[in-house]
Amino acid sequence: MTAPRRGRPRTPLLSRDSIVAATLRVIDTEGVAGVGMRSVARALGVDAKSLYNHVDGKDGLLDAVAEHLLGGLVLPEPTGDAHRDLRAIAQAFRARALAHPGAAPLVLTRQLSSLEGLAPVDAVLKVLLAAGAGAEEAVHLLRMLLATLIGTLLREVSAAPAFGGDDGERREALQASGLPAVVRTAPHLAEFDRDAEFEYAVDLAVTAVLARIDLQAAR
Amino acid sequence: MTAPRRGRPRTPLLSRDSIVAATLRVIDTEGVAGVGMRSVARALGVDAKSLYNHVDGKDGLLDAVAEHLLGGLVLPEPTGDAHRDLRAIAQAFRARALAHPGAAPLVLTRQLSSLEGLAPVDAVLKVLLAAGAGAEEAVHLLRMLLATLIGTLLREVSAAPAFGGDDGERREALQASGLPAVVRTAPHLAEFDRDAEFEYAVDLAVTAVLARIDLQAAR
DNA sequence: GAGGTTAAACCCACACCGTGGACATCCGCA
DNA sequence: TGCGGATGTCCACGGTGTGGGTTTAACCTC
Repeated sequence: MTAPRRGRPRTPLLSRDSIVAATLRVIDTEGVAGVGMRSVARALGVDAKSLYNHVDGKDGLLDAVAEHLLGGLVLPEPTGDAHRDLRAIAQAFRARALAHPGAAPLVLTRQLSSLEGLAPVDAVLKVLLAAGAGAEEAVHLLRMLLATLIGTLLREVSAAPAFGGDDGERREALQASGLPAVVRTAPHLAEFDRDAEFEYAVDLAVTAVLARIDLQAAR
Repeated sequence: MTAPRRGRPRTPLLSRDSIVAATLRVIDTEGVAGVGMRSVARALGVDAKSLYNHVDGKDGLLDAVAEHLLGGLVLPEPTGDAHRDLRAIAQAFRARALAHPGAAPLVLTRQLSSLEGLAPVDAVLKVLLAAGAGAEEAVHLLRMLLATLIGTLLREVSAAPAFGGDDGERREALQASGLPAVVRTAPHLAEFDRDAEFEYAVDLAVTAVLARIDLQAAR
């Protein structure tokens, strides 16, 4: 029988990256709720406390995951067409956020304080400035775009099977609820095409932003 | 010595409402992370397991809180001016969500399956339909508005003290980071007026939505 | 080479968490 | 009168994040 590993190994078994990777593996299989120092450590065949040498606590671990995900975002080449470029950035962001659906809330919810995550922000600002926005306005518009992006993606990952549908009982309750507009639009409320919904929201937000820039420029 | 209270009391000590109220109290003083069956029960001078008679588990408890908050939303009287009405609804929603800032993530994040929360949805849809939107388009626009609203409020409640500012070291790192647009707009990125930011985002989203409706109507 | 320093991994232990199960008690209704 | 169900209590279990101390092996300096 071999004695259990103890002491400093010849080459470190763990690294920040390997831990993040393992965490992502746990998230993909058990969801974000299944993440814990112990479960991640188990996935690495290692003691839980060892993780603390590379990551500070569970919260730090989750931050690291979010950072890693955002850091892996590859920005599309700008084409000069503001509308097209903003949409492309949004799509890249979405692809990255949904690569690990379970981890999406982390990316969308935690605001990270590292500099690595600022690349996409810079890219968006660049487009806005080039389109003629002033510095201050560009920041407001950036925030607005980010808000719709995050809001849309948040809804997308937690997409309930959508209420209504063919559920008879539910339907009756709705009819009696005194919410006429909801009743009238119920069939459309019940369906939710993720891709189409995303496209619609982003397109609307981007056109609104660019229109606002033109308006201000013509002031 | 008095024997400890046991058995069914003459009049129930607990109720769903009193539990929700106590939970809100805990959230206000200790944040949402401080919420637990035990802490809430302690706030009521009661055993933890007793809560299970009125609420199903911690998750159900949190849902109940979110429901209660949304349920207390008072919708403004419609004036007939679509722009004004949509903004008013958004403001009412915001006021309700920020009444207990610690609980805001609950309201914004959990999608509740009860019918009670649909009143604001109905109100928004009503305005959109009256403004000339088709049923399907109204739903898309509703979702877009909701996304910006939620995204904006989510940022607002977790508003980091904003990076940049007068932090010299941070500033230098930024300069060297090869993010010119961020550097250029840094002073504005550093400041964040919650009210103004909200107004800006909502106004932009609402105008965009109404413009889209007009555009489609003129098709 | 010898000796000290230090990083990385280990185990033990604590306080806390959500909750399942088994009581005790009282109310309302038959 | 009696009895069923609602309500609140206690005990207990497995699981969590993490503080502290320990052990080992690799590195750095003489």
